[in-house]
Amino acid sequence: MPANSGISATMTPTAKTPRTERGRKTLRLLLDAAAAEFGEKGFHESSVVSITQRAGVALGSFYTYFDSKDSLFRALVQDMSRQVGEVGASAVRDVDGTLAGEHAVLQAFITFARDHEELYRIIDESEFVDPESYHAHYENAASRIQARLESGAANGELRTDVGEIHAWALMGINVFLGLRYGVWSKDRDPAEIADIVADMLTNGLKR
Amino acid sequence: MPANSGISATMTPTAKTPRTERGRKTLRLLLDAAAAEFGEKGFHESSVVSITQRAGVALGSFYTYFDSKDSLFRALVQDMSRQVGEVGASAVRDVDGTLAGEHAVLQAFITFARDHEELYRIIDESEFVDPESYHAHYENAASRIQARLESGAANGELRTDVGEIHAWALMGINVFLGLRYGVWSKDRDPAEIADIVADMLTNGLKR
Amino acid sequence: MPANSGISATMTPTAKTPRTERGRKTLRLLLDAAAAEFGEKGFHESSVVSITQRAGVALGSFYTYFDSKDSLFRALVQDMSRQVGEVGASAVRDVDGTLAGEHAVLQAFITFARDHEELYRIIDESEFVDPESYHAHYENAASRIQARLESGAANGELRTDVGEIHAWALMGINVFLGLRYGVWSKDRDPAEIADIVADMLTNGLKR
Amino acid sequence: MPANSGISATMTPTAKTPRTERGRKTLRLLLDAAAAEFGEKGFHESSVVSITQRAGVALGSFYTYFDSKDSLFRALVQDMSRQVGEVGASAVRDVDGTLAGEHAVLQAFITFARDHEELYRIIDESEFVDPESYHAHYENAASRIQARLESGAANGELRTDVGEIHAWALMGINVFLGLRYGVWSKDRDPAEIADIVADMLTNGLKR
DNA sequence: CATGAATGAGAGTTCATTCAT
DNA sequence: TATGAATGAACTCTCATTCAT
Repeated sequence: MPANSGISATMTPTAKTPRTERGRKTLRLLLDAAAAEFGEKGFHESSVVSITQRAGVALGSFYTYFDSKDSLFRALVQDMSRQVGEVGASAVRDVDGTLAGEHAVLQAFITFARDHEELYRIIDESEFVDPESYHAHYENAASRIQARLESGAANGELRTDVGEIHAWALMGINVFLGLRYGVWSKDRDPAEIADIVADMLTNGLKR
Repeated sequence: MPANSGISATMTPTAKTPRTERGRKTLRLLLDAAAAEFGEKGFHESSVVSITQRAGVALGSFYTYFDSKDSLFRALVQDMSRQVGEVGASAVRDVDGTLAGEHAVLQAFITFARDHEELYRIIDESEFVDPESYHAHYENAASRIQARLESGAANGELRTDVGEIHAWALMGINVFLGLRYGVWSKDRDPAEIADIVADMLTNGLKR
Repeated sequence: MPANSGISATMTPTAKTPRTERGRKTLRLLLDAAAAEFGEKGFHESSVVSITQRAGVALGSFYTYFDSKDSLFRALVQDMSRQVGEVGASAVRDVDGTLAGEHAVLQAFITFARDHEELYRIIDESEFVDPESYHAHYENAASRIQARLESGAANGELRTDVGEIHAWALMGINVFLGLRYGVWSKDRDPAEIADIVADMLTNGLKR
Repeated sequence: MPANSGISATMTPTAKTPRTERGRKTLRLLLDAAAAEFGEKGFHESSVVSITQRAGVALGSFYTYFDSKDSLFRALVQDMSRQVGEVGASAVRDVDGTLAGEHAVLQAFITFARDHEELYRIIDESEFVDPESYHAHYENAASRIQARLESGAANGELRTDVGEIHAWALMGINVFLGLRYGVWSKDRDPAEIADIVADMLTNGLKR
């Protein structure tokens, strides 16, 4: 686990912003430890003590930086959600509104899942810890996909009837292939997977 | 919540099989209450007390029929998983190995999700309560889909290169569309959704 | 474990005396099962269910014959206590008030412990379950020993200053040798043990 | 009950060693309360709540220092057992291997029982809570006595045939006289009791 | 800012006892 | 008499959170 394991630097889930260098370091240790614990064991199996122990700081320090265990989790979910959006956005920078764009997104998504398994799982668990974030995350993701598809329709690349259902279908594909080939086992090349899916979305499944 | 809310009659998650009519009734009340609670609030927010209160029986009665809160949850997951498999199997009875078959499955799946929201959510939560069941469920589901696709390839209906990746992609579509249009909101007709997806899988997304 | 494992036939610890043959059999099964369970696992680890299961009768039948788990235990302790008294009394029938009498008692006691380990342990546990029985048991036993010693003094066999302290000392010897060579391991012959102790009480330990 | 009621200072039954003065105080309060409760009411009648209430600390504090109710009890048994051994060892320092030594041990033992009734009872209860400790305690005690007797035989003071049986007999005497005259009632002087027993072991019981 | 002892509400589970059948 | 389902008080243990040092 690298020092900064995917928790973005701009995140501000803290109750208190550190004013000293030592404080910044403690906060960083806690964030990384929390993401790792939540990702490995889930929210309810991760205790505040276990997080502080993994971080190597005292129990009390947790509450110097966070209001509660819940609020930290919520912040992590939101940060993760934002990052996923950015992954998609940057992947399509040059090929937005095309199937090549979706190909790039899927590939980037699987790669991201590989590198941030623990964050990936955190989203999943948020359904029961923080249902609002959970809802919002998927609604936003679907909206972004739908927007891309519609811009593709507008620019003549894609069919004109693409809509919400197509977006959710693509999201389902991304999420499950990310889970299966990014988290559970990494036995296939992300590019190859994206090729196959893109081909399916181009030529269909019929002989 | 109907008296029999989707927990199959053949389920045997019990530590003890009731021998009297009253016992059978109590067990039924507990199973329904548990499924409802777990589905609404998740495993960790559902206490055994809350389940027995919802069921209208005494706390101790829970342990007359179940070994533990965990074991009941696991049994519910397995039962749910089995039912989902059966939903798919019966949906393709006459059109196995074809895109029409997958069309039927998706439609059946969304309908099932509509009728059993709480069970639907239970699977999701199992990732952190019972990771093995979670894994097994999705691996099995993907295997079943892949088998259908391969039989479609064998009978000349589908392309010959269908495989695991296509199966997981279809599963992702099913699961997310079931979630979005079966659980979160029911604003679209399952048949219409299945039409659109089948069309996407037939003609692709390109103009 | 024989059908009648040491619980005396005249015992009347029951809340209800059986009126039918079937009732007598059920009571017998429960008494034997209870003595065995208490002796093996102790009072607190022996549940009423486990006793009825070992007895092969329904849970509810327990309360047909006993007022409570406690009252049964107390009755067993008293019965055991009485039996121990009888063992001593019958052992000295022909040699009361002599060292040969105490020799016979020790031998009989070790033999009794061998045959009724479970009852032996029940007395021990009674200290915290039923302190009164515990007290009474040892006070009575000491009194009986003291009476024997005093009759020995009266008939010229034993020294004239024997008293309570000697009685308790002899009881300690009996109990611990019963425990060590009757219950924990049976690697020495009761007669041989009694010989050695009698010799010690006759000639002392000095060279 | 004095502040330090016999729980030795070197005891380390704790899951966590306190690092502050307040912590040491809390631990001390808990140890004393636990020994008192266990001694008075026995293991099963002593709840963790009752122990913390007697100690005047919050329930949760118990688990700051102990892993479980069981582990504390086991630690108390071991500590008590060790102390009893030390009592005997220091009593014979100058008269080892003689009857005068055994006289000193018995006297010390009764005195110890007077001062630590509650610890005395704890050993007894350990038979059903922690049978291994129970066994080990008495086996060790007997071994120590036997070793003393054999050294007495070696130095010409005692008869040459002393062995295990004599050791267990002496242990029985010590334990029962400690119970009767140290715990149940204190109506006799320990020195006087030891005199009478030593006389019995010297001159026997015959006239 | 860091520390770790203290707190107590709340959870899962057991089991003696009751009672309708 | 026998049965076994139902009951709920009581128990051990966890852990998020507070706060004095």
